Amino acid sequence: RFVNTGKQILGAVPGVEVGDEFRYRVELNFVGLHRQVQGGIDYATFGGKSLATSVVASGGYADDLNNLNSLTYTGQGGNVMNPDKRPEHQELRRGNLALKNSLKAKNHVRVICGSESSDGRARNYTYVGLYLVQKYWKEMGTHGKLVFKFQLDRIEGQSLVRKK
Amino acid sequence: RFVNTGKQILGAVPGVEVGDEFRYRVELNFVGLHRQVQGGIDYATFGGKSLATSVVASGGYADDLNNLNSLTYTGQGGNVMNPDKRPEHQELRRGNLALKNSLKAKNHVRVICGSESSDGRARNYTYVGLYLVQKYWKEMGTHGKLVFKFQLDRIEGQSLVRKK
DNA sequence: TAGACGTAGA
DNA sequence: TCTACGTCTA
Repeated sequence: RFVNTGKQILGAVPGVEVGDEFRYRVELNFVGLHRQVQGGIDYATFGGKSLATSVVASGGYADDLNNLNSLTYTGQGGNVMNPDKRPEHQELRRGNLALKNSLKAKNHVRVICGSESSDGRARNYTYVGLYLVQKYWKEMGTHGKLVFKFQLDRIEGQSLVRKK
Repeated sequence: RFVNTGKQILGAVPGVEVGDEFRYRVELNFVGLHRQVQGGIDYATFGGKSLATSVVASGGYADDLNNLNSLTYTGQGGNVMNPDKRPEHQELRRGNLALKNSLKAKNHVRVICGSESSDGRARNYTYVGLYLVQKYWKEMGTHGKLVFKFQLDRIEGQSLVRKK
């Protein structure tokens, strides 16, 4: 199996097929699918521009996966998932900025979906294929702070065979 | 290789030899050496009594490894490693209580040493063998709060062959 | 040095 | 639900 060399890949990763499943976020890093171990948005600089390379939708956030063909992804920052800190407006930087840039650049973004077994144990991550950022907007979160939303649409023609 | 069944083992773990090295804390969990993914002290209840089964000395704390034959291990709790929270006195519960009980019970405690490469990347964990809790005491930490210390002495006759 | 959709067990 | 000697990249 291909092993991550530390360098970022834009688009499909050699040796990884749509439908491949993983147990740990670190494994996504190993194979080069998604290098951030906790961060939901991975990105890198290509030609001087920060572009999103992959996102992980694990569930925790609101309004994520409508159906496999269209994903509404919540931006990062603003302490959305950190109840110990005061909520703040999200800003257009880091992963959010990269996703915005990817909208214009029209580059392929890998999407990984996390899911939990019914008993809440045994999470796993499925690589569901390549997407394009279709649009983005800001909206008011339930906590009264601005949150970024990104709509990613799946590129057609990618067969997803769930592996057991 | 033996895989952790979820049940705790007291003493040597089948299939794991002194000198075996691991890359991630989760791997220690896999093989049943140390189930806590972050916690330094692993323990379980045996015959109604909480006993320590293993400790991981990764460095972060003060005064850990004098030499391979004797380890002074700092107790857990008191927010010692959490600068975001107020320091407090450590208490004789959880892992600290288990180590105290293991002093009286004289049970084998597995010891894993974490080390870092000189550049700070690539940490790894080495299983260095079985130890016995020799004594414990409380002392005042630099932050003015009580900290537990446990002296663990290595059981003789365990050859440690560093594997490359 | 800080931020991030982490993990397992008590 | 909370604690814990985590782990990676920017």
